[in-house]
Amino acid sequence: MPVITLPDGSQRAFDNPVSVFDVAADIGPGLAKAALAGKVDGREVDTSHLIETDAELAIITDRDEEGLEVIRHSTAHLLAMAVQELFPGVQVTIGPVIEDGFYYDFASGKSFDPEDLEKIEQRMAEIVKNDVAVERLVMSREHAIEEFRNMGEHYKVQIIEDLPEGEEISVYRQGPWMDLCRGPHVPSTGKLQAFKLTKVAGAYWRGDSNNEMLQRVYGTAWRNKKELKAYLRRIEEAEKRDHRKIAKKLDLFHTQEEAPGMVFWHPRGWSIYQAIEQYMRKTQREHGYQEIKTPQIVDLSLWEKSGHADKFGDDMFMLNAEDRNFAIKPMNCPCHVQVFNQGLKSYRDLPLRLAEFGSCHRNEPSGSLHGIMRVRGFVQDDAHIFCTEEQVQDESSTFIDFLHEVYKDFFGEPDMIYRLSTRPEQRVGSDADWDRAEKALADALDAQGLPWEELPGEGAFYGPKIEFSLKDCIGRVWQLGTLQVDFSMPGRLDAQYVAEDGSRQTPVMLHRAILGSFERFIGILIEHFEGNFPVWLAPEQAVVLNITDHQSAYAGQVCDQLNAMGFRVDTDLRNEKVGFKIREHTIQRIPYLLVVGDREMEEGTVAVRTRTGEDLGSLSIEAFAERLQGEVDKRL
RNA sequence: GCUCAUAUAGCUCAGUCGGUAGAGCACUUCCUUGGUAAGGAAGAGGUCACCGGUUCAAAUCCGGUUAUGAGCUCCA
Repeated sequence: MPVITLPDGSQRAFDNPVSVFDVAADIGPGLAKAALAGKVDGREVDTSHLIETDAELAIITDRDEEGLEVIRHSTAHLLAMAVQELFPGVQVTIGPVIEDGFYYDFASGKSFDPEDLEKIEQRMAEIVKNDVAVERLVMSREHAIEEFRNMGEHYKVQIIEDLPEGEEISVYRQGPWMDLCRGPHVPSTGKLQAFKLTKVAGAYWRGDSNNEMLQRVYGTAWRNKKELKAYLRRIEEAEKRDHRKIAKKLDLFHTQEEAPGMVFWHPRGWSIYQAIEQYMRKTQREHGYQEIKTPQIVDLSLWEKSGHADKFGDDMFMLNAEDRNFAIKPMNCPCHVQVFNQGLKSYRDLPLRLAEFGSCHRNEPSGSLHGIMRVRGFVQDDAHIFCTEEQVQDESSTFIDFLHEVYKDFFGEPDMIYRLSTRPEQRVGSDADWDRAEKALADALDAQGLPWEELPGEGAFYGPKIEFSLKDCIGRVWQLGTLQVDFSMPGRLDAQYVAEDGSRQTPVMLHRAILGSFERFIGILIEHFEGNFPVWLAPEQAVVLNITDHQSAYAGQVCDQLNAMGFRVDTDLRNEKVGFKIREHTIQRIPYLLVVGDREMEEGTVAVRTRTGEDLGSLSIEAFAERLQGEVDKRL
C-alpha cells in the first residue's frame, strides 16, 4: 500500500504496487503521455519501474534537464540498434550523453561514410515510427556475460567483467535488439522526435591511444524539432565566426605548407598583434615586471637539467651544429632562471618578476594543429616571479587581480571559469612540496572569493596550476591564462638567494601567463568579436572616402592629419561610387567611415558612419579625433 | 601520431562516363564623377598540391607523400 509523495508535497495512496507511469496517469493523461522517466527517492528509474513501498516521486518529462538527458541517451541506443541492423557484425561498446547530444563507439571492420550516416538516420526514423517499446531486464553477472558472449559482443563482456561486484546489471531491450545499460530510458522509441547524426570519427577504445581505434558516430538530440533547428543554427553561427575564415577575408595572416603550424602575419594581423603587445608591455611594467629577452636556441643540456628533455624531448625541435646538440626553446622558464642566476640575489630583490614575450617552438602532433589556436611556433606573454614561500599567496593574489584587469580591457565583464589542476602521476618534486604548492593556489583562489573546481592529475610535471578560462558571447569556453607554483625548477637549475640570516635559500618560482599565446589569443579575439575588433585593436580605425575626384586632396589631408595624431587611418580614393566603397569597408569591419564631399570640404568636416551603419552626422576633424581617442585612451 | 575526408584561377566553388579546364567575386584597361551596402564594357589569369602507376589518352582511376579539415590521443 504505497503512499507516493510528489514534489509539490501532495500525497497519493495506492492499494497495490504502482509503476511510475501509473502514477503519472493517475495525475492526468497529459502527464502520462509526457512521462519519460521517474525519480524515486532521488534515483532515476524508468516509467515502468514498480513502486512497492512509500516513496517520494518526481515524474521526469522533457521539461526537466534529466528528461533531455534520457532522450539523448535513448537516442544513442536507437543509433546503436539501427547500426547493428544495417551492419551485421559490428560490435557495440559505449554510448554516452555529451553536451548537446551523444555519441556511440562501434567496433567495425569498415568505417562509416556520410552516406552510411544518412542510411542509419533513416533506419532510426523508421524505428521511431514503429514506436518500439523499451524494456528493462535485470540479470545476473554470469547470465549477462554469457548472453553478450553468445551475441559476439566482446567489448560488452569486458565492460560487464569490469563492473564493480554487487552492482545490479540491467539490460535494455527494444524489439529484438538489446544493450547493457544502467538506464533509465524512454518508455518507447516514439518519444525520440528530434535528432540528427552529425559526424563520424575515429576514437580509441577506452580513450587510450595504445588501443585499437573504434568508429565513433556523433549525434545531437533535442526535445522537439524547433530546438534541433535552433541548435543547428547555433552551429552555423559558430562556423561564421571561424577565425581562419575571417582572417582570410580580413587579410590578417596565412599559413602554408612549408611551415606547418607557423604563422605568416600580414600587415593588418600584425597591427593587431602589435597593439596587444604594446598594451601588455605597458601594463606589465605598471605591475612591477621587468621585460627581458632570452635565446631561441639553447644547448640540450639545459633542457636535460630542467627535466623538459626527459618528458617532452620527442616534441622538441632539435638542432645539431658544430657537433653540439641544441634545442629550439619550447618554453622560457629555464632561460629565465639563467637570468635570475646572474649575480648574487638577496631576499631584498624578491619578489623578482621577469617577463618575456617568449617565442617558443614545439613539435606538436600533426593532428592537433588547428588554425592559429594550436600551432608549433608561438609567442607567450610569459613571466616568472621569483619569491619566497611566504610571498606566494600575496603574489598569486596580486596576479589574479592583474589578470582580471587585462581581461576587462579586452572583454568588458567576461564570464570566467577557474580550475585548479593538481599533481599528475608523472612529476618531479616531493609530495610535501606538492601539498604546499596546491594549498597555496587553492588559498589564493579562496582569498579572492572565486568559485573554482579541481582537475585532479592535470597539473604540470613541476607544479600545480590554476587555469583561467572565459566563456565567449556564444557560450564557448576558452582557456587563456595560467598561474603555476613551482618548488622544483629553481632547485634543479641552482637558483639561490641570500636570506636575512645570511643562509643560501632556493626561491619559489611562479609561472604565469595572461593571454596564453598571442596566436591563440588573437584567434579567440577574432571569434569573439567576429572580426569587429574594438577601435584600439582594429588594424584600420577609419577610412576616408571621397565622393568624386574633386575631394581627393582634401581626403588625403584629413587622413594625414589623423595619422599624425597617432591613429591608423587610410584613404579610399578609387573611382567608385560611395555606396560601393561603404559596402567594401563595412565588410572589412572598419570601425569608422569618413565620407567627404564638397559640403564637408567647404566646412572642413567629415561625415561619419560606423561599421554598424549608424550615421553620426558631420564632425570636425578635431571632434572626430576626440571620439577616437576616447575609445583608445584607457588601453594605450 | 591514429581514423576518415579534402586539395581545380588571388577568393568561393562547378567540372557527368577518362578525351588537354569553367562560373561568380577580386585583378587590369576603358567608359562613368555618381552623397551612404555591389554603375557599365572589355581583357588578362590555371604544370588541376606533389611524386609515381594504369591507359592510345588522367583534374577524373590506383598507390605514395605533403598540407588542411572533423574527431581521438597529446598539450611543458
